[in-house]
Amino acid sequence: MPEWPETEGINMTELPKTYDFRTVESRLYQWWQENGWFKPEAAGPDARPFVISMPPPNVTGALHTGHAITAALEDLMIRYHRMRGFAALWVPGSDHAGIATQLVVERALRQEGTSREAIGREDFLRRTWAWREKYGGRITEQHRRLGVSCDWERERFTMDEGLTRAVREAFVRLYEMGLIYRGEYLINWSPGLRTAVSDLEVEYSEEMGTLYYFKYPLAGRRGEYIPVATTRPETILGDTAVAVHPDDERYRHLHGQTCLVPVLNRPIPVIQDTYVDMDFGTGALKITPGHDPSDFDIAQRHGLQIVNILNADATLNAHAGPYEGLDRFECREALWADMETLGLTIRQEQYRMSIPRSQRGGEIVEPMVSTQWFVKMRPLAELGLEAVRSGRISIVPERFTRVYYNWLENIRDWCISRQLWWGHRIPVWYCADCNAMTVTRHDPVRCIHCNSPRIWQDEDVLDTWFSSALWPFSTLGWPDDTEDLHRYFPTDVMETGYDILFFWVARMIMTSMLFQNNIPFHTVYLHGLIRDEHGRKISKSLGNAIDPVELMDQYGTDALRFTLLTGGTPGNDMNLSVGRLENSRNFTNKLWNAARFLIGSLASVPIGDHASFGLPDRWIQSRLNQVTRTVNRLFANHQYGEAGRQVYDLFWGEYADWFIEASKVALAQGGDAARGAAKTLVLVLDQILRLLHPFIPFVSEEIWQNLKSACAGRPDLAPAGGWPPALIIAPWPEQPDPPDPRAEAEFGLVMELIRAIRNARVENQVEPSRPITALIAGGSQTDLLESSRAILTRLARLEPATLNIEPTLDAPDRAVTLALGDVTCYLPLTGMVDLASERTRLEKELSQLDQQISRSQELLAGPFAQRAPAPVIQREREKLAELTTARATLAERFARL
RNA sequence: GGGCGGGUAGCUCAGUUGGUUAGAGCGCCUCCCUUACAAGGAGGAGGUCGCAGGUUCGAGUCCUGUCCUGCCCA
Repeated sequence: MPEWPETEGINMTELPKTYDFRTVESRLYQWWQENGWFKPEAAGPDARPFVISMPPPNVTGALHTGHAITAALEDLMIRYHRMRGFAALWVPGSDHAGIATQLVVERALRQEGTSREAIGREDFLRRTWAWREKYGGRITEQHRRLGVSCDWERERFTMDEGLTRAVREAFVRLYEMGLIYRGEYLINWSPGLRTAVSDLEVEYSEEMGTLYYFKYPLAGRRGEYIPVATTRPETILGDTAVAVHPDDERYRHLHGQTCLVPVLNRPIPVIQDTYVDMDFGTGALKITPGHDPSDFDIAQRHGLQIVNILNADATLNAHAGPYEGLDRFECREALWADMETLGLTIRQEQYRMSIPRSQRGGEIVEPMVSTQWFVKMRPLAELGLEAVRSGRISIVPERFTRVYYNWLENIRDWCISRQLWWGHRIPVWYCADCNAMTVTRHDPVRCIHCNSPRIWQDEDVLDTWFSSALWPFSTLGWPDDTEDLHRYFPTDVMETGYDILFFWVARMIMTSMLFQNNIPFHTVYLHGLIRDEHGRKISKSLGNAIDPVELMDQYGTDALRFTLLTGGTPGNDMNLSVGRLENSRNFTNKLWNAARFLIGSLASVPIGDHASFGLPDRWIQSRLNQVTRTVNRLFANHQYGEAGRQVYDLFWGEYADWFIEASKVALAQGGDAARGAAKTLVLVLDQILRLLHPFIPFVSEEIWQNLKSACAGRPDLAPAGGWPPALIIAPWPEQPDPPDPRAEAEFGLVMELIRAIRNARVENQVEPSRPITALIAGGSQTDLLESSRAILTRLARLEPATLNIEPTLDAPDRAVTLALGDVTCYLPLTGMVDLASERTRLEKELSQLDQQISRSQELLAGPFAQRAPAPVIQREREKLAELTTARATLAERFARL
């Protein structure tokens, strides 16, 4: 049996007063891992698998709160299933992050005064791999601190040999199926990065711009022109037509005419197309197919020429004539100035428009015609839709299902080629002799069409998401037919942020349906974004970054996890507040101290075969059972936050506040009663720790191990089935006994009475340490209260000698009166009760009771009594009876004062 | 333009089959270093659950409309 690694120098019986996560976390993490508990094999060969593929973080990245919530949720699911006996497999890994990584290495090169172009592709790749070896592990190290119980021996990287083969296989198959094609289309071009990016990588922002009105001169008609408006005058240089609406009376006479591109004087036709909005601008539209998506479509319809006026860095190319070499924005000004001179300008107006900006860096992206590789998405989208529509995959929260459908139903082809060096190079070779393409799984030396050796490989690499789209099966060994693939695929849950539903989740589903003919996972669980305390999006420019590593340093991993896991609701953004972190830290400390109390108390309870259980024991056991049932129901519905809050309340509000305090009575009593209390203390804490382990793995394991050690050699205190080696693999509380309503009602009354007495003490300013006399007319509850005498005495600080509990008794003259149903408690606070203030208090109490009574009476007199379900009516009647009894008691009392 | 969230205590948030006096943490007030815990304990103040209708015996919860706010898609 693996021995739990206790910190040196700390004696178990003298646990420190506060929980110190610093001495615990890395020690336990290492211990768990060394024992192989992160591996699915720990569950044995017959165990049902439960599998999650971890969303691979970028190798260049640093841990942020998004990783933290992802890790916390997935680890929770994994630990929960592991405890339930599943072969829990969580596959970790990282993503090569094409652009991000390339930029990092390029920056380094720049600092050395060189560049990737200068050192060449091969050297550049060598450098990048070296960088990855050296720094790529940083994020996984940070990840470990979160307590992620993933199988590190199955860790993968998107550019591993195996995953690279997966990418190659996927590309070739798609190509062979006709789902990948190369062509010249309009794509989004990032001038800063000098590569194409996909539609998803462009964000549109509403900004103030200028709408420029100008004259499109008509060829051969001096002075005649068509007024046109544009937001990007420089694109005039790439115009290949002017379009008007066929129904537009203003321009009907111009059909078939020719215009001249300003400055360039290139002739272009006037065409008609119903796409033109007659009410926008001047009603005439300049057509720039090389740099506008809808113009590109129009050009296709009309067979127009397509001109690209930009270089890769967004300077103007030779098509721009005199403007060649200028930057796009310089050109805009220069051209406009020249047009002004030529008398071609009309006016400018401020205009609110949508600017396409790069998701990375925010530079303005240029729509540009370019030869790229694309994936034909329609057939894949059908597969993706079917997987969810059929119910084989469900998305949690459910509302994201519609978002998913909507995207797939309107999908456009995916531009997958990137003009980068770092990534999976496109497996296509071109032949210098026959011009044909060779697309193969293995690098060819000759053209497969003409056998020519004069071939060269496509320069571009694939979009990083192309490889992550294969993640759930490529990490398990595909395209090889591996044992892991058989045993662990399909996986179970894909847990990630809703912001990458399209980028990643949808694409994984499509590729899996295509290549595996199977779903990649049956459940998609989407979490929200973490924001700062006041709901602002976390951004570098705002300076409100939250570093999870810092938070873990300060409050401990468990505190961070508990806060993230219980601080919000599924699918909704969460504002992370320091107050909650502190509270979570305090919670771990509270657990720690409860354990300290237990461990300290057990020693004085002699070992024995017999134990007797009192009302508090039955009560807390019932509460535990009740909460366990609720937690299981909530887990089944992915309501993890609410589940955590329930256990928090059970532990703090019931176990610590009431049960521990009540158990002190039984412990002091000794004998069977003490043994019963000790047993309940241990068993309930054991169960609570099990329920909490997926949320706060470190502190729960540490406490549990301490508890276990304290119970060593005490079979009388062991849980059913004995103590497992570790909490991480301890059985989950699946089937709790039914709750005990009677115990809950009875102890409920005791608690209510104690609260009332405490309240009266404070109101009458009794010193906290001073015991007082109480006279209790217990009515039907007399036996119950009599048997709880010691607890009442202790928790309400009553004087044991003078505590009198009788079915009925005469009210003393000067005393505070408390009425709870047919239980009346008198507190003759000698010399302390001010009659006048007691009258006032009773008056207030009576009027409140009157209000409640009349409301209840009205309710029961009305249609409620006919229509409401019987148990609800019954409850209302009982309540009214209690209120009435209490009122009578207090009224009588008031009359006699 | 279409769609989806959120609007509950001063602040951050819970409240999932509608059940009748709406909860927590932080903050605030009073008291307490009582032998697990001051990162704690006891007690308290504080909310017409955005607004207006409707359904219902009963609405924070369901329906309709509306305002504010955030996000996604086009």
